[in-house]
Amino acid sequence: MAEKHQLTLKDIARELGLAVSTVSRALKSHPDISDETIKLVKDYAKEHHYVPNLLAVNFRKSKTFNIGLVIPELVHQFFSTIISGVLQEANDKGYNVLICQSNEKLSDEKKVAQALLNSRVDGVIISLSNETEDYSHLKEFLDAEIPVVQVDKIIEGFDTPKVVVNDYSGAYQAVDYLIGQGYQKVAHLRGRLIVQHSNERHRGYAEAMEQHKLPIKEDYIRICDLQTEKEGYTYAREMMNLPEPPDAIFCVTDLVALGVMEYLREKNIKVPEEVGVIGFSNWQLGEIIRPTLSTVHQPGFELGVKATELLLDKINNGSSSPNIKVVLDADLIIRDSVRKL
Amino acid sequence: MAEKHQLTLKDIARELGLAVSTVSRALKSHPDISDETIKLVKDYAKEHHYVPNLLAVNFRKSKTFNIGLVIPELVHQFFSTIISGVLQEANDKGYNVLICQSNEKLSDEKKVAQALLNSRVDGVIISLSNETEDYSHLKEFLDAEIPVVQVDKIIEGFDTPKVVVNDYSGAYQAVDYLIGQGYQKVAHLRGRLIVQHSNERHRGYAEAMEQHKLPIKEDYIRICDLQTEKEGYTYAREMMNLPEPPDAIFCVTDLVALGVMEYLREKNIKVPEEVGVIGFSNWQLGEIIRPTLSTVHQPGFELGVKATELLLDKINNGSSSPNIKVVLDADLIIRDSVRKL
DNA sequence: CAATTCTCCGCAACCGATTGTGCAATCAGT
DNA sequence: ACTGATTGCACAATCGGTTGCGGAGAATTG
Repeated sequence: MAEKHQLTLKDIARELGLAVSTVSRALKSHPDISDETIKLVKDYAKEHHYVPNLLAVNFRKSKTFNIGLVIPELVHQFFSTIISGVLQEANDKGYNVLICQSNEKLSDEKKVAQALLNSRVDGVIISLSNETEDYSHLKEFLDAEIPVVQVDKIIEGFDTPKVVVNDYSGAYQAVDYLIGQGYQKVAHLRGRLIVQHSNERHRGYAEAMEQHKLPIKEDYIRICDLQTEKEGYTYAREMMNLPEPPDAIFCVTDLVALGVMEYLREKNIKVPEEVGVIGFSNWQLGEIIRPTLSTVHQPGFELGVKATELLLDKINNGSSSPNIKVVLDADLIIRDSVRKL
Repeated sequence: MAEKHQLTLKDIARELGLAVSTVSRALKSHPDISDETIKLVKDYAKEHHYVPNLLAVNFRKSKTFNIGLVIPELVHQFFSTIISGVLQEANDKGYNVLICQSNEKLSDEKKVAQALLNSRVDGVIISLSNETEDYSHLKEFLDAEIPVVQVDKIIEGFDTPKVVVNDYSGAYQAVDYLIGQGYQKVAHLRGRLIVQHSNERHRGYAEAMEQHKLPIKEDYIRICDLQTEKEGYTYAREMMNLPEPPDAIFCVTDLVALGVMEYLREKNIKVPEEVGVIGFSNWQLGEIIRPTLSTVHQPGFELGVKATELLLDKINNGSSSPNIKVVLDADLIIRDSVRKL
């Protein structure tokens, strides 16, 4: 079984009494080669299971058919969903994916970027770490004419194609829905001020409130630095102890929402009757807890697919393809944590 | 910035008036080359940022420095943790990882296996799909002298290094602990009969019971085909309605345990006072639900690291390294779903 | 029948690094 | 000073495809 020596063009040429170049062209159905010869070669190749040596082909063409994917964390629902999308589209088009984690650290991001550069990937898809504020380490890719596509966590000023989720509209939908269900005093546990996602979600919240002519009270807004369950719990307590507590809480993240629900259950405050809760991200846990958690679904898979499409387009069509920004919509998922009229 | 033409050995040789071979050897500090020349070349290389063309090197050496990783699902806590371990160890040793999903389908597994073969990876780590019962499609790797390491979901008969978790001891510890805390009537919601994990966990359960001279009643054992929350819920109801209901339930999976807890809460049966519950896998959700879920932790990360170590050893030392089987211990994690004495 | 055009295929360079072999110059030994 | 060993480097083949160019022979044309 074990072929000592992988079959090469040379072998076929010798066996068939042809030149190596003829065999090469025949396998590609080159017009210069007669149909008979093409058939002869192809049949022989098939019969003897010829597979071109990818290393040689890649070397010659200066292509690896590998694309790099840099993400903050691998063990993470959202990101692994993105990866899944990238994988599908890339494999479908004959590309392999080299995955690297930045662990949300700039230093690691730089390190893997170098590694990818050395690996001579044909292109890179990157979701920036939280620490990343400039893109000097990524410019090297463009200098080396390796296309880059940014996904989800991006830097606007870095001129590459981008794929992001519409946080604003997701948040707007959520709050708009809450109000539509009769909630009036909607609070928002938001994320950090310097994170774009957080700001966009806050903007969605604010504009929905405004649209319905509801006041935005300072007391109803808290910043979750870490976006943990604990923060949700703590801020829920603070808010519910206000003279005029909110009757709905829109959270920047499902985990925060979980903390909120935790507190409410402890205090025997009924969800959704007394207080409505909506999270963001559509984590698995939302379907598992009781009451099930309403949330905003971010299309991670589609994000990955789209980013890959853009990248492959760049790779194959070069500078002729413009650096567009694709914004995918987030979907509101209604479950039991909000009243149904 | 953009170097039109990447610097090559030839360029350096021309510039320095040396032969290409001398430059090549100098960069590797070959003993045949004088220290002066070595310094000269290395300095020049450093100054002009010479990086060897990986494609050429790989082609020459017939190595890709890529390893393939085939797993059933990417969006999955346990598997993504394994990936994380593989990634860390591989990157650390200068290897890239090509990740492929089998989606738990044999057909997909065959497809990606072919793709990896064509990509000429240096080795493969695989966790088999649920549908995989023979390994004919994997033998091709060995025929092509590409080392394979099996991880977690394995076929014993397929002669490769293997890395698995000790399901038996994990289960034994769990049940032993339950009994130690005073539970006597321990039930087990197990997985399918043809799945090795399930059988091992069941064996751990059975032996722990036996060890403590407790009877194993048929009524206390149910098979969860899908290992869903719903099954947990259903079987918990069945069991709690027995004339003599169990006072503890050991579940094949956290998700099943969740369904059990769900039912118990509905019926107002106190956990852990009246019934103790332990799951398996240590999913995130276990820390999130109330009471928090005791479980058995499978060291996914270490699994990935170890598998990669074995693979790289195979790759670099060939057949001189034997096909050992590494069994990693699972740790019992005690949380609030069992009584604490 | 000679001139021209087509068909079909072989020759050889090439991509960039690696490596076996050979040769000139230096050095030690008697 | 002559032989033999050692040092330091260059030459050239090689890995397996790809591709520009050129040429022999058949077919077409005037």
